[in-house]
Amino acid sequence: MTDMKIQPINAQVMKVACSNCNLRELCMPLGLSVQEIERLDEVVTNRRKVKRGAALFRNGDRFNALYAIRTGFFKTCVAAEDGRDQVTGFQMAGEIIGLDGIVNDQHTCDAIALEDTEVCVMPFDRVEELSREINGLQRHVHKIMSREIVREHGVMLLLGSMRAEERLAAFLLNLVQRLHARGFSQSELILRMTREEIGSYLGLKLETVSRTFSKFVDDGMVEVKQRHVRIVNTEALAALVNHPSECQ
Amino acid sequence: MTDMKIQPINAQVMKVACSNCNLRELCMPLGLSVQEIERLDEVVTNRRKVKRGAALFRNGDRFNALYAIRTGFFKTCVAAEDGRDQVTGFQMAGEIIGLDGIVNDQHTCDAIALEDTEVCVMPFDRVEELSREINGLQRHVHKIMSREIVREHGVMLLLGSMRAEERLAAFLLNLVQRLHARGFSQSELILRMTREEIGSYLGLKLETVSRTFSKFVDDGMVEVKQRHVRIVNTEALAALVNHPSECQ
DNA sequence: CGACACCTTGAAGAGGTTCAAGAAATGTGG
DNA sequence: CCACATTTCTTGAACCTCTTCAAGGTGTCG
Repeated sequence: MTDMKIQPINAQVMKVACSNCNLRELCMPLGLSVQEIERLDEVVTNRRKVKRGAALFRNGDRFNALYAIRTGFFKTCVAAEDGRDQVTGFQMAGEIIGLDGIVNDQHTCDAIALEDTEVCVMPFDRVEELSREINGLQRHVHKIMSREIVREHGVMLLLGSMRAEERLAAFLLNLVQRLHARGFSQSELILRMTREEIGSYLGLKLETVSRTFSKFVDDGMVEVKQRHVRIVNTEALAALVNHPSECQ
Repeated sequence: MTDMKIQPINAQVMKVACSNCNLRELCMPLGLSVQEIERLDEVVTNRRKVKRGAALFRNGDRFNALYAIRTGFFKTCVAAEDGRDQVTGFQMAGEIIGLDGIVNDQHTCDAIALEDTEVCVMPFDRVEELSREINGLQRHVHKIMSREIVREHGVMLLLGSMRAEERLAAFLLNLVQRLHARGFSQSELILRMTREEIGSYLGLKLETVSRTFSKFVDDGMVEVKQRHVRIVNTEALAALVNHPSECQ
């Protein structure tokens, strides 16, 4: 009986605390001491749920906060004046979203939920405040931004110099590797995005993405059933990315 | 006579001080008070000259410092395992280089001088230290990193969705706009990089870059004599980037 | 002045796109 | 729970853009 009164309170506490979040090894608290993580809890003022298809923020929205993804999958995309747009990334649990807004105090891309999601809202003023006090947090914030820069370098390499098969292979390996770091399978994944969104990210048309999937299936490298993908031959995919000349 | 003794000393002081740098409106001191800029001078421990063709840092080098470009032009490029590489950016005076190194304490790209250059070395530990004390500097460092993220989004849009002419037009307009912010002409520029380097940046082969330049000349939009480029019709170039459908 | 790097241009070819049609999955309302 | 509408995915064929290969021209630097 007493348990029943206490438990909900504990559950509540656990729910909003970085200290107890199972993503703390991937997310904001990485590298901080127990005491420091407790202070980080003050920063994460609240949570926000974003339904599939809805926007966490949009191009032009005022920038207030960074968001740590708790559950679910996002895409970010930028739009050109003429309407064409480009997916700039797919983000999953533990990743930080919203860094684009810092420079001009307003967001320059849309963040759209690809499934029902929940994020931790971290008002940026408070992140900066706490960064001044906790060196480890300051360094970590810098690392998060630097990591994003390096990730984008990789995408530029992909878009600038790889062919369709190499791009899709790199994409699949990257996805599965990040999922694996979150405790999912090394070889199986469910795509949360359409062929068109994959194509936008990879600089290809959706038909090319579809055809390339079919070719991978023909070659026995993956099994594909709609959005369910199973990687049968990781090495072959990796070879495609790293030594494209050897596997034509 | 006394002047002759004093002047070199002043010159020396002026030479190493952000306070007196004519790039302070573009570079690290942006938005800081006079007193704060004087403290920034402590961070910029020394200068480094990098000759044309030489590297400021290379992929794998330990990361210690950020660099503010004082004079000259750099390219940064990442390399894939198989040797192909991708130019990820061209940097000019007042821009900060080296952000890629923060995340793993080592650089992940090469920074190569495209002409004889000089940079201000800013040990990152000291940048972080001073950021904790000067809120404006902290914010500015965050903005610099965010700006780089946003710039790369733009490159991804370019690489992912534009055709050769649009890419080259966007490239030229971007270059000339940045040069103009530094007091150079709005319409004339000298390319510090080869057609091959432009091509690498834009995801095109050097022949395509050359052909596209020739087409722009035929269309009366620019005049090109080797690396000397004069933009005759800015609007037409801009229209090419923003409304590609209307100008085929 | 000669060697070398860089640039231009042509012609043929490949990779990806476009357009089109149909199949499979998903969601919706009765 | 099923039928229908909608979205998503696959596949084919023609086309187009960019690449590749090749040769010659131009500029630059020791």
